[in-house]
Amino acid sequence: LIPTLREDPGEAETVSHRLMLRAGLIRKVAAGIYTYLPLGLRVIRKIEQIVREEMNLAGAQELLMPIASPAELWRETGRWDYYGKELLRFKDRHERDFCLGPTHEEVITDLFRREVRSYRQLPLNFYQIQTKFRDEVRPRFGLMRGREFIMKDAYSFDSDEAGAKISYQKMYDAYTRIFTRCGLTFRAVEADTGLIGGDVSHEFMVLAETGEATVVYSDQDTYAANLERAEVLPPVDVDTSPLRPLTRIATPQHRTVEEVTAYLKIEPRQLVKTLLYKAGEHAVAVLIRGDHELNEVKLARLLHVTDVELASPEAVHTLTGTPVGFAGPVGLKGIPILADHALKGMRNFVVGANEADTHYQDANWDRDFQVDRFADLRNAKPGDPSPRGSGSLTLAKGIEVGQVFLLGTKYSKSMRATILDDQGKERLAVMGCYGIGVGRTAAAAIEQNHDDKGIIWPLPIAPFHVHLLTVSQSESSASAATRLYEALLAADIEVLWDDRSERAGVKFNDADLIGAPFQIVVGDKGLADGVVEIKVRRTGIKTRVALPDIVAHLRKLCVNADVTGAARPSSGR
RNA sequence: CGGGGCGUAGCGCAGCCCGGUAGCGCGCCUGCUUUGGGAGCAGGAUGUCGGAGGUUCAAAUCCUCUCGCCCCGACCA
Repeated sequence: LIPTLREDPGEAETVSHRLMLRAGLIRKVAAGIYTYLPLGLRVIRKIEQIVREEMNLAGAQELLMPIASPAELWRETGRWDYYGKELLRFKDRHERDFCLGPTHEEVITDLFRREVRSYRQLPLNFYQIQTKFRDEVRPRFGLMRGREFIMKDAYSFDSDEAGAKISYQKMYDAYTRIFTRCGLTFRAVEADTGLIGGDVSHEFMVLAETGEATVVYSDQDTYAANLERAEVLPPVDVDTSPLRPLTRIATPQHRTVEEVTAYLKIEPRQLVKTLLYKAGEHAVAVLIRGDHELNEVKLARLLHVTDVELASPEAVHTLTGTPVGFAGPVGLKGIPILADHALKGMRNFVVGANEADTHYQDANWDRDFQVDRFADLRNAKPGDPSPRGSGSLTLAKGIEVGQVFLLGTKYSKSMRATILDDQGKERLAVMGCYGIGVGRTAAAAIEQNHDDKGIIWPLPIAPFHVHLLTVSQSESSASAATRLYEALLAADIEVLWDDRSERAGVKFNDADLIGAPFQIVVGDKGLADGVVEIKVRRTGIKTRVALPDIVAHLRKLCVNADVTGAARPSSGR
C-alpha cells in the first residue's frame, strides 16, 4: 500500500508538510498530532538509529522514561506553575495531578538523586528517544511544530563545572556528527536558554527559508547566534555635531515612526521611539532608535524577569498622560528609563512629547532627560559588525533541529540532587541537557532536499535505498524483477518494489515523489538487451546496467552519495 | 489569545449571494481496448452537505449556538 496523493492536500502550505502528506509519510489525526505511516516511520527509525549510534559512541546510555509524570516533581522545580499552558495537565482517577512530559529534567533528576551517591559514579549521561507532548499555541507545518512529537533527550551529570563542560562538548560534537550524517546543511549557533534555563546553550539550525527562527552569523569569523541572543556592539560612529535647542513641534495624528518621519521629512534613524513595557509588576520605558527593533528577550534578561510585555494603551495613558504614539522620555517621571546603547551615538533626535499630537525635535539625553541605564537591547540587523572581531552580520532563516544546554545546578539545586565529592562533602550535581527533534529533522531534510517532483532523500535517512519499478506486465520482466529484488535484499540493499499494475507514468511519478535515492526500472525494452535502467533521483541521470552488475553498480553509487555516513569517527570509547 | 478563511463522496473543489430532485474532476468498482513519464471508451458505486437548534410548506443555502481545521499576528508608539 502506497497511499500517495496526486493533488496537494488543502491543509498543507510548506514544502515538507505537503510532500510528507503526498508521499504517504504521515497523516493527521488532530492539530499537531500525526500518525507515522510505514514510509514515514522508516525515515524516523533511520534518524533514530543515527542518533543512537552517535549517542552511544559519545558515552551516553539509553533508557526510557514515562510520558505521564506526577505533578509533585514539577512543583519541586516550580515549573508546574511556570510552564504555563504548554504543559498538558490531567487528573488520574484519584484526582491526582499529572502532566504529559514536555521534557524530562524533573524525572531524570529524581532518578539520579535516588540512585547516585558518589562522584566516583560520574560522569553519567542518560538519553531516551521518546514521544513528548507540548500543547503549542499554534502547531503548524506538519512535523515541524507538532504538539506530540518524537524527541531524543539526554541529560548529563557531573561532579563539577569542568566536567559538565566536557560532557557538554561531547554532546555538541555528537550533534555535529548526527546532523552531518543526516545529510543536512546546518549551523550551530549561540542561543538563549528560555524555559529550560541554564547558562550556556547552542542551537543546531538547519538553514531553510521556511524556518521559524532567525540565525545571525558573521561573514568573516565564526560568530553565529540566534536572533534572540545575537549581541550588538555599542556604536562606533558617534555624532559630534553641536547640540541644538529642544523644540516642541506639532505632529497631528502622526504616531508611528513611519508617519512621524514622513511628516517631518527625516530618516527613521533620527528618531527615538519610547516603548513602555510591563516587566512583572513594574513598568519601564525603553528608548530605541527609530529604525531598530527592540529585542524582548534581551530586555527580560536585563531586568531579571522571565517575560516582558508591551504596556496596554490604558497603562500608557496612565504613565505618560497621552495616547499611544506620543510617549517620550522628556519629563517622564516615576519609571526607570532604559536605552539601547545606539543612543549613545545620537544627538538632536526626535522623541514623543508626552502630549497628544506633539513631538520634540533636537532632544538630547543627559541634557533633556536622564537615562538610568544603557544596554544592548535591540535585534541585530544585516550589516552590523560581528561581535567577535571581524566581518559583518548576515541574517538567515533556520529550523531548530537540536539544542544543547549547560544547565549548571538549576535542577539539582531545586530537587536536591547531591553527590559526595572526594572530600566526603555533599555537592550539587552539575547538569546538562540535550534535545533533538527527530520528526523535525526529517521535515528539515525535506525542506533542504526536494524538487518540483518530490522528495530527494539523503541516502542515510532515506526510507529505502532503491525504488524498484516494473514498467511492463510481461512474465519475463516480473521474474527478472523478482530475482533482482531478492539479489538486492541479499546484498543488504533496502528496496521498495512497486509491483502494482499501474501504468509506467504513475509509477515514475510516485517514485520521484517518494524520493528514494535510486530507481531501478525493469522493462521489456531493457531486458531484451539484458539491462535495466538505474536512475539517480537527485541528478536524474539514467544508466543502463547489465543485470549481473547491478549490485556492484549500486554499491558504487552508494559510496558516492554517502560521503558523510562513510566517514565514521574512529574513537576508542 | 486577536484577526482572517474553510468544513459538501476517499482526495481536490463547485453549488450558498437569490431556499425547491446534491454536482464536477481525480480516485474507486466492472468490461473492452491500451501499456516506458499521471491512458481511452462504456457502464457503476459512494454523501447524517462538521454538529445542534431555529425560521419556512420546503434549508447545503437564511438565523443562532457549537465543534473541528488552516493561514496571519501576537514586535514597537
